[in-house]
Amino acid sequence: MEQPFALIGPTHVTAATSDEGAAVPVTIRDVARASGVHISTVSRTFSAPHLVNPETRVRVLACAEDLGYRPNRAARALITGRTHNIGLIIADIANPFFPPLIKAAESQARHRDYHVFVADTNEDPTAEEELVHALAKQVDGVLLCSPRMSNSLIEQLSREVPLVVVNRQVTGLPCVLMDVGQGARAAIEHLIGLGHTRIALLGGPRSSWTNREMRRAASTAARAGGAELTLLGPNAPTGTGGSAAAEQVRRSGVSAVLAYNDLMAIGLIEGLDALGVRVPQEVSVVGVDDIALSRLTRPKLTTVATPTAAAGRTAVDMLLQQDTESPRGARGSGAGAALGVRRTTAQVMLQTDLVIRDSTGPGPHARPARPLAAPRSPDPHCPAGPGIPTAATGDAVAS
Amino acid sequence: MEQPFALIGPTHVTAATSDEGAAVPVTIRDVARASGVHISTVSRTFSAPHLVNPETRVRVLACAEDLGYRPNRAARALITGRTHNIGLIIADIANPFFPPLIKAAESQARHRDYHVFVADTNEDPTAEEELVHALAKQVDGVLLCSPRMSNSLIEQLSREVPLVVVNRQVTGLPCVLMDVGQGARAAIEHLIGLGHTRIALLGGPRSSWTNREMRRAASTAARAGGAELTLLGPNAPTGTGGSAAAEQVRRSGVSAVLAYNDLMAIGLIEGLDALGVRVPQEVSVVGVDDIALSRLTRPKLTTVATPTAAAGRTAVDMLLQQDTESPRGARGSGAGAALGVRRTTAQVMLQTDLVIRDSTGPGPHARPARPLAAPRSPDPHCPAGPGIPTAATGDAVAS
DNA sequence: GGTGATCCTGCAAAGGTTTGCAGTGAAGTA
DNA sequence: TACTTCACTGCAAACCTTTGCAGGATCACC
Repeated sequence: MEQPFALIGPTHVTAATSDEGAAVPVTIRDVARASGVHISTVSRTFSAPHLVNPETRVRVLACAEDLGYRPNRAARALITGRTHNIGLIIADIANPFFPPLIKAAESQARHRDYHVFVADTNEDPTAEEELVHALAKQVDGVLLCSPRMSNSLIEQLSREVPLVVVNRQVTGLPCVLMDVGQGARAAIEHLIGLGHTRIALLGGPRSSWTNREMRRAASTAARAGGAELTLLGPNAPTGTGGSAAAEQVRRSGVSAVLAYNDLMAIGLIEGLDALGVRVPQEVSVVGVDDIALSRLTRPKLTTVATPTAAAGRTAVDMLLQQDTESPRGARGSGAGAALGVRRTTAQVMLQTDLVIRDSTGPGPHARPARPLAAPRSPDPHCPAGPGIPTAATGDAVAS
Repeated sequence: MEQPFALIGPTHVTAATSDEGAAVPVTIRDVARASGVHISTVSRTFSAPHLVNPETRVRVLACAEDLGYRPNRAARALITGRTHNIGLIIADIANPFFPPLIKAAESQARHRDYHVFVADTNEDPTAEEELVHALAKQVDGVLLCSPRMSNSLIEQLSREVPLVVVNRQVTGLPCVLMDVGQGARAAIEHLIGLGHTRIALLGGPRSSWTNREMRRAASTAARAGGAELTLLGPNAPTGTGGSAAAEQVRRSGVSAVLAYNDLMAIGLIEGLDALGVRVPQEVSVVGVDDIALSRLTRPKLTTVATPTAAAGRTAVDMLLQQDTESPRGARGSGAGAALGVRRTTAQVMLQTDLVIRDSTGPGPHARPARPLAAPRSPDPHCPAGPGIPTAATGDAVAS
């Protein structure tokens, strides 16, 4: 990767050397000495307070506080088998879809006293696998967010470390899904309602579960509404991917486009603009995700909002719940844990929500008076009013 | 935090229980048994290969590969004192300024075989402190990104765990700074060159180093160019913060605004638009950061590009270099390390770069013919042309 | 006073790895 | 042959915690 910025040699403003009081690692032993008890008592003060005399407890706690003692989680992990860490494997941190998810997951995890490793795979399935291996021993579980590797590999890896999968359905594993199928359907119906009869689906990465779901739902909805659906792609799920597809979209002769995600949608609008095609006057565009920027662009983007933060929270909850059920590799590692830990797996589908803004408008066959589908609902995310989200119907999908 | 999405009860599509081959933690001992050597030999095979007979080595490696052995980093950390983890403490992951930094830092760290904890503080200084403490024992060092806590507290914490600070200058500590002062100057000069004489600086968080630097540099540049600078703020560094300030900006009667960051700039443009004020025709707006979206909005944002990715990489490098110099808390923890580890600290200033796009235009006092300052340079980030960044001059600032 | 129960605390092993030290055998040197 | 050197390997302690077990003290009760 080349350096994108003029960087006239990092300027060393200062390069000093300084003494410093070297980190004094204070252990359970120091606390024990200070408070005149055995280390096991100190240990119990933290991990099983009810087993120690209240007086002793306060004394120990005081000493600990005093010395600034913090239990060494690595040492603890070594014996308990639980690290109190989780891993978050992300296809692309720079994709604005993920940060809210990461933020929510991290927050939820920390609430439960877990720390979070974050790793970026650059959309590379090989990196995903390698990362699961690398993290396995260091975490109690891993969140796989929009993985690009095969289902069978995921299943296999789940034998090494508990996994929760986001944005992908893997039978036998806990999954958090967003109902993009329903969202795509709502979007297509919205477009048909506006009078569009030739619609394109601007596809994303081939190995994406979301991509497949969208295609399926959009096809069905288009057929049901008597519209013609053109499939374009696969494309990179980025702004560049979207703008690169502009020419293709224009040539296809459609009057409306449902893009794989907001980034592509915004890029597409940009690209169309460069070609002199106006949105929404000549072409309507719908995105997916409702990233923060989609309400800052002009025109503001009509999009299928996905509950990213909720997904992050839910996934962490599922991971941690499953984690509390079956402690892994604990004391009697040789014997008891040998075979057949029974684990319950749930799959959760979260609702999506079509948010109608300014990037969609009447199509060439619009009937002047009453729009057919989804009445234009106010943007629920704008401070203007409380706003009632377009009620998403349909609550479950077939497995 | 309330649930922002209609979520008609997470639908459990599946809730099955399944047997599974419990994770079999394979240790150095298993490898030793399999390959008929002592565990210490296996250990050396991984941590000091040159000390073991090539034949033995291949045999051990084969067995390890076979059994799927991975060294347990926690156990290793316990004895070596190095975890091979680093911590990344971020003010707000959802702020699009940070993801590229995180991505770059993580990538750089992983290249060097380090894993990365990411934690979000929600712009809360207390959370920052608590996180440093919590992570201290689990990492070899921490990157503090745009910290909101006091310098003295940072210095104090740095005695607990090696710290590298991004976007803040702390004497005696390694820092990675972006020359926003220079950027602000360039922005102001650009605006003055366009004929603006009444300019506002839309400030960000009070405790932000960047904020102070910008104010200082902008003031100086405005004075030098004979323009009047109005200081507005502090504001939340978000889109909402920006749009909320629109009214204030209009009342202030300025014809140009330099915002604390792109998010605020975009929000401001949005807010001004709502008030019927057109950008750049009536008011010019400049942002800072050059987040990915600033070239997708309309008008495309003129902004001071900050080398976020480079900052992430550099910071990790500095942390890891310092880390290799002084192993902490190793074997003889009682004796040798007792006092006065000498550590060299460098502070690096990275260049920023004014990118002129469409949100700035001629001011009320524009001289028709030749613009005074910075000739309009093509956007270096658009695929259109190779583009030469506005050469940023000035290579160092006073400490 | 004896018995048992209850509460608290100490002992020591265990978890997976690294590493200083010592031991082995072979090769090199005198 | 005797001695040194060298390359390799094994032994065991150490890192910091947790936790089953057992011992000691206190108390209630018969």
